Amino acid sequence: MGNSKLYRGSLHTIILKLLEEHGKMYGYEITQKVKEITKGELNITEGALYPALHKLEAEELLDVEIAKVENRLRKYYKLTEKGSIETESKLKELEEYIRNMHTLVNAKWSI
Amino acid sequence: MGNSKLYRGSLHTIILKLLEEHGKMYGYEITQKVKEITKGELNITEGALYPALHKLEAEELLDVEIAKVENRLRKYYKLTEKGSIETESKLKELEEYIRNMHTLVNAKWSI
DNA sequence: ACTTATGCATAAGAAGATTATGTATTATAT
DNA sequence: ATATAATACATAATCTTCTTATGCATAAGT
Repeated sequence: MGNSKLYRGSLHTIILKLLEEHGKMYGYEITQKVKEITKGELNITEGALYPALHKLEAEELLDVEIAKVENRLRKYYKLTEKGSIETESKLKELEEYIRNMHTLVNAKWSI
Repeated sequence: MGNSKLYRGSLHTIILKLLEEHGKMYGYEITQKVKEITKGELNITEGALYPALHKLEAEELLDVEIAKVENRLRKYYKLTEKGSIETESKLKELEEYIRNMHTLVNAKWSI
């Protein structure tokens, strides 16, 4: 992923949340959406993304549906019910992480 | 470190910032301080901490000073000038990471 | 024609953690 | 008195997650 090591560990959270918001997405679309939202600051590499999607699918957090669009293969992913629950859990974890880090570094800024 | 995988990648930032604030600290003290600040939510393991301190020292971001207190060994670490600069850089990275994640997950909460 | 964009995938290696283990002294609880 | 917890360091084996490199294939732009 990105440049900063801080992103390590947050890819699953990002994927789950994007799928929660957009219903269904395919891998390449996720990379583009992330690039767009972060204005190019975070680029998810394929070597990180695809294994992550496969893992989430294996954990039954995602369902996959194959489609052929303009003679090109797409694998659309969407949250399972289990995946929706996990998403909420991951978001709470993220919030706690951010609050803790904010306190730890005694940050002056807020979001 | 802690329970959440999100902390992966943030240990160096935590160490550097704590040293910036407290002048000098020894390893065990860092683990206790982090536990205290996060009310037990983040526990830095020794297997993560000591290699991290050694690495930061090898990168000349930290200076070390050995002391014997009550017949027990302590290794006090403090920031070098290079370490102070790196600390500011790491804090900016953290801020950017948090802003990006906040946007990505379309979070309703703020800090 | 060549490069970029779209779209998937995997394998080798690095990095940063966990878990387990080791040493040693001091304080506390039973 | 004696076992356990706390203090204080360290490292080795293993795991996870990422980067980097590579591979295949089609479509679009230059």
